[in-house]
Amino acid sequence: MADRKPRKDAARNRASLLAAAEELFASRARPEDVTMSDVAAAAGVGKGTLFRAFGDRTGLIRELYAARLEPVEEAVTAGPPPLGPGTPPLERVPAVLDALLCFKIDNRHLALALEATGSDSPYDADHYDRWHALLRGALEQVPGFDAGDSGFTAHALLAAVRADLVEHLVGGRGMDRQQLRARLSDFVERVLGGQRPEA
Amino acid sequence: MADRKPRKDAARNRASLLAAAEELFASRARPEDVTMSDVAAAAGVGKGTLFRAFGDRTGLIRELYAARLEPVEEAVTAGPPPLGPGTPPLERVPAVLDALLCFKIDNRHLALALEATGSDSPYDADHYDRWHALLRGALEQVPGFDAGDSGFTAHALLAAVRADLVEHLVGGRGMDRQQLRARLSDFVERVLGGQRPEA
DNA sequence: TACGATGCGGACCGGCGGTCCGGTTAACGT
DNA sequence: ACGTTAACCGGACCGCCGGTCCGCATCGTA
Repeated sequence: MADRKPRKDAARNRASLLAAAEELFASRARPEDVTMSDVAAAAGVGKGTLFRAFGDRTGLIRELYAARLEPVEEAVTAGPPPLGPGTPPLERVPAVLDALLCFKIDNRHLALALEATGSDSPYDADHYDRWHALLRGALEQVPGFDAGDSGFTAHALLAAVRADLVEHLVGGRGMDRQQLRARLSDFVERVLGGQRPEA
Repeated sequence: MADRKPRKDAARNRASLLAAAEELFASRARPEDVTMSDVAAAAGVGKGTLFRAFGDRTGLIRELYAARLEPVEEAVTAGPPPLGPGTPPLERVPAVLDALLCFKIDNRHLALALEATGSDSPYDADHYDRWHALLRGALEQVPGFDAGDSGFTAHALLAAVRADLVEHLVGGRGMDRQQLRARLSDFVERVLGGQRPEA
């Protein structure tokens, strides 16, 4: 059921391609002006190798994105509080959203590239479903949320950390990481409890 | 300073093109498989005419979108309550978001097409700035919101009515218009005041 | 070392958005 | 009515991009 033995040069090329793609997406301003030929050339291999390794453009970007996201998913599904399971919902929801925000800030190149493929809406990605299910589950345990509410609320909260919004705030205007985290934190608090931060 | 006289056939062709594009975007499943040649052919004109009239693909879609959006903007900037100016913020913010949601539901084809151009993030559109400024202004008059909060909150609220989310809920799963409106309304209420709908 | 399987690479393809220019036609003065 | 002119039309054409293909090189193995 598992793929047999990948050849050594194949593995090497795969790694080169991932590294080259990573760097190109990080350096070029807009994801769509990183072409597949660019990636292949930067990695020092032919286009055929690129497409054999990743199937298509979306496959390549998904691979990069998944690799970066994995530590965060790990921390949430099996880590210590305040991210891991066993954390009280009122504490976990803000923590998860903060972690997601930081991830999006640091990896907006990839997140934007992923959305820019056009071949799939962000809502078709399987990791989206996981985040949504997690938040929904946590919200359902919060007093004042019924089952219907929590589903939409989870979507709305996730929408607040979408990559292009983050890019607009951090990249476009000069908002820095800490400011944005604070604003998101306040927002989440308001949604969760309604108690004012001040006054 | 203004364009002089458009020729009669030019105006006719322009109208045909808008109508053809409208219908194609509405009928085809995904926006990116409506090609410019398709639009020209459906309107019974050549591609040259299409591009002369609208500049490029983005220009065409923007025109369609703006035409549909105009009544809503009109109602908000110069209409009666609860949308128009002079409405108390606590009433106007939910009303505006509801109007925007309905617009997105009815025109998701166009909104999705606009985002799918890739040439510009939704946050670069000038109408986005108008909605943001409006909401921000209203929020600043609500007790418990300081100037910093209201800017981010406005972004977050607008993110909750983004076209692809709406499409995912209404198109993908079978959520109907009234359910979605109710959920958004609850969410906005929670953000604004924190008073629970029940209990 | 010799041999099969596996992977490599870049010429190639189809289709897209966008351009160009010779032919056509509307607008207007007479 | 008609000629002149400037604007407009249309579709062949271009450059580019994602993706394919297949003869050839390379790896792993006996």
